[in-house]
Amino acid sequence: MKDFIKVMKALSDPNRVKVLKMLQHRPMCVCEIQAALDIAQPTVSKHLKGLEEAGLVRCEKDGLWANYNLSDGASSPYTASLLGNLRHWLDQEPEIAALIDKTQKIRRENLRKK
Amino acid sequence: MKDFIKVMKALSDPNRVKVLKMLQHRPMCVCEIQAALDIAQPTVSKHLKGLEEAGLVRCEKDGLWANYNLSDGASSPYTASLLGNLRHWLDQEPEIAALIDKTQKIRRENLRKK
DNA sequence: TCTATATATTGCTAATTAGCAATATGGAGG
DNA sequence: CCTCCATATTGCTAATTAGCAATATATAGA
Repeated sequence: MKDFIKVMKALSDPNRVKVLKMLQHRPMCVCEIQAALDIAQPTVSKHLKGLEEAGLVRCEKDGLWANYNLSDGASSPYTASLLGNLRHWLDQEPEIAALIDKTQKIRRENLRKK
Repeated sequence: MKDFIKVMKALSDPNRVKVLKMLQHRPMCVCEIQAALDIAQPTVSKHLKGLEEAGLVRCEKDGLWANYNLSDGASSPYTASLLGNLRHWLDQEPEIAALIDKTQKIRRENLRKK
């Protein structure tokens, strides 16, 4: 039950859901996600930690970068189903469509400190 | 997106999830749910309101009683899928199994004020 | 009409949480 | 070693929320 609640709570925040929708298209590092969502970097890190603890994403460190990707969902029966459903859910939402579009234009090379 | 978040939030509380699991077996009125969960009546009403607003349950008034049942899930693409998945999710949890067992023994006739 | 009963609403408190700024950590390259 | 950079952690504040007691609403029956 606690695991189930943790997964549902992870899916109860718009920014965390947006992260998952973006990761459906490609792995992203923290700074790319930050640029896409336009929120502070520590906030992004905290959301990613929550998603990881829920078994929804996994992190692969590569030097300075932390590349996040969707999990395979094997951590619980819920994660697999939900990640599967999320693949088609919300695609029609203008908010999500615009975000995915924005994501395509973001490259970590262009994010050098402003 | 707001609808989706509302559904996920509704599923993010153990007591609300327990209500849904109980309603899989039979419709129940507020006082029966209260007896099963052992929480205050206004708290039950509030949870039910949240579930109803998320499109997960519906209410049928019958005199003094308010009989709650699972919704048909037609209110959104999410509710149908999630209600369907919930049918088998969590059944193995001892906490849920015990609750269902307890529910069988609860009859509204026996709940006259203590 | 008066009373009893089931449910809903209101007002409050404690706990949780999203957000940020500031700081810490740790790898890469000079 | 020293600096830069990406990320993580900490400490705080504002907003949300689960819970309860008290009260309001509404229906059934005398």
